[in-house]
Amino acid sequence: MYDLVQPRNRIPANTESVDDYLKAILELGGPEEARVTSNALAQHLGVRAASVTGMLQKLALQKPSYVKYEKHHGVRLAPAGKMRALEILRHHRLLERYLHDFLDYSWDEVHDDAERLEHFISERLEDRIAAKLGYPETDPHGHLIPERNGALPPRQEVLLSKWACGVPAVVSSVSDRDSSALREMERLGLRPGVGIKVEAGTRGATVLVRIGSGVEPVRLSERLAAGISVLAGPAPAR
Amino acid sequence: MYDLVQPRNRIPANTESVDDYLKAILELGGPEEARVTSNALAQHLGVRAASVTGMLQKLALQKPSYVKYEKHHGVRLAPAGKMRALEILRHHRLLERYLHDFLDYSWDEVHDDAERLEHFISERLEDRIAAKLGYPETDPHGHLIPERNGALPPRQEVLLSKWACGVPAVVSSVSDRDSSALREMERLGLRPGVGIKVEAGTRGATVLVRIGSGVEPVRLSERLAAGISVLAGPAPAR
DNA sequence: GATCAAATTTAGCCATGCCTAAATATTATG
DNA sequence: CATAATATTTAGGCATGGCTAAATTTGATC
Ligand SMILES: [Mn+2]
Ligand SMILES: [Mn+2]
Ligand SMILES: [Mn+2]
Ligand SMILES: [Mn+2]
Repeated sequence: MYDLVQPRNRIPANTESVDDYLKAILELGGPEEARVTSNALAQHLGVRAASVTGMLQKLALQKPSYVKYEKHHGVRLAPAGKMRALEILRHHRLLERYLHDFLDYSWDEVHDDAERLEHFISERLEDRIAAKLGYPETDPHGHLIPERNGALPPRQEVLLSKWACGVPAVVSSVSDRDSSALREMERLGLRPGVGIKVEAGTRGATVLVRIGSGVEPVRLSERLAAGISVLAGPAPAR
Repeated sequence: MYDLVQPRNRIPANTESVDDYLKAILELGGPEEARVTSNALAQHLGVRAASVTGMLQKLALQKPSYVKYEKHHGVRLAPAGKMRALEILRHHRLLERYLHDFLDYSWDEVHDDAERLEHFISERLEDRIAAKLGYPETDPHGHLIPERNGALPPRQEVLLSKWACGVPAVVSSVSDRDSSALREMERLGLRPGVGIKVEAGTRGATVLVRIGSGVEPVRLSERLAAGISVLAGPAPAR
């Protein structure tokens, strides 16, 4: 009985679960790559904390370790894990842009399909998609697409809720996780690149903003505002 | 503790494995939907026969039974299983056509990527792809694409090795599983739609054929010939 | 119809990843 | 600093889908 080929276990490649954990650690750790707690991961992944612990222990073992894990103190990505997470993130954002630009998906439809397919596209498909798109820099929500080598230029984005009144800003990106929020933003003309100014008039966590060349300021619900990030920018055109 | 959402088990949908078994039964059963043996499945799927038995027993139980399974006598698809198998086959062939026509894949490159993605595309993506392609009838290898409702027109294809000498035929489809064979066929101008005539001169299982308007007959290896199916057709143009 | 080889199934394991319940560690508070 | 609340880990299971080795069944042959 010779060394049987096992098409299924063919390469000790990553499972969908492993990829999802790595990507979640990348996202939750933020640009500072802070430690991420088991609870945060559990919530983000829709899984119980006990399951997270189990997975983190496995990821920490691996031949080239994927994460640095200290019991009771959260995880960070190790270099190999960060590489892989960025690769998946690149898949996700390229797919979103492709579905949007070439297959008539609206920006609130792209996320779910990209979320699944990101785990299964080959290097070849990744490259062909990137080529067709002309090597784009951002996805339909304004998120930067990591380069093939994992490079991801940092950006000084700030949540809209943290932006000062009266200072002109430009929408840099919006969260892609809530499609009804995306449809609402679409309706309001709130998309990446649009100028925006926060007006005085905070009520709770809602924000009063003037969008683009809009005459009337609009009050954004907390949910909506929470999904918007901005950069310093010119005042809305008059 | 309320009814927790489990994003992973979200729908008791099919696993990749289940889909692969159903598709394999469809393919191995042929147009007559003959019973398929455990061994044949094991070989086709790259899995041990014991594993096949286990899976068949599970598929036979299922709420809407996927297969009719008689111990020691092979399986056939039950209606629900046939539906699902055709759905996956549709995905596969649409993907092959799309990768070929829109993403610059050569016909020997499409199979592997389609084989993986077929399990993960949404109804929405399936529809958008079909629309972009203009609702095509065949994939790049000449295989018919099942319709959305599972309809798959029968076709009187015959293996080239079974075709009579001298009777003009047209290549209807070629196997997509062996990419080096596909490159060879490409080189010879052997593609669906091309006229072909078998010449006298059988040697072993090789076949001597005149392709299209070719002057010199070509001898096809057994491996190559085994992947070609033909229909009755006009003589090659002179 | 007995016998034997090949095909198939059963039995018993293993790895993944998830879950609940029960420890245990950390952190915040008085 | 002791204690309580919170976070995290451990322990013990379950389902899926593989595998090997050991039955068992089938079907062909004499
Ligand atoms: Mn995912
Ligand atoms: Mn996005
Ligand atoms: Mn497959
Ligand atoms: Mn094909």
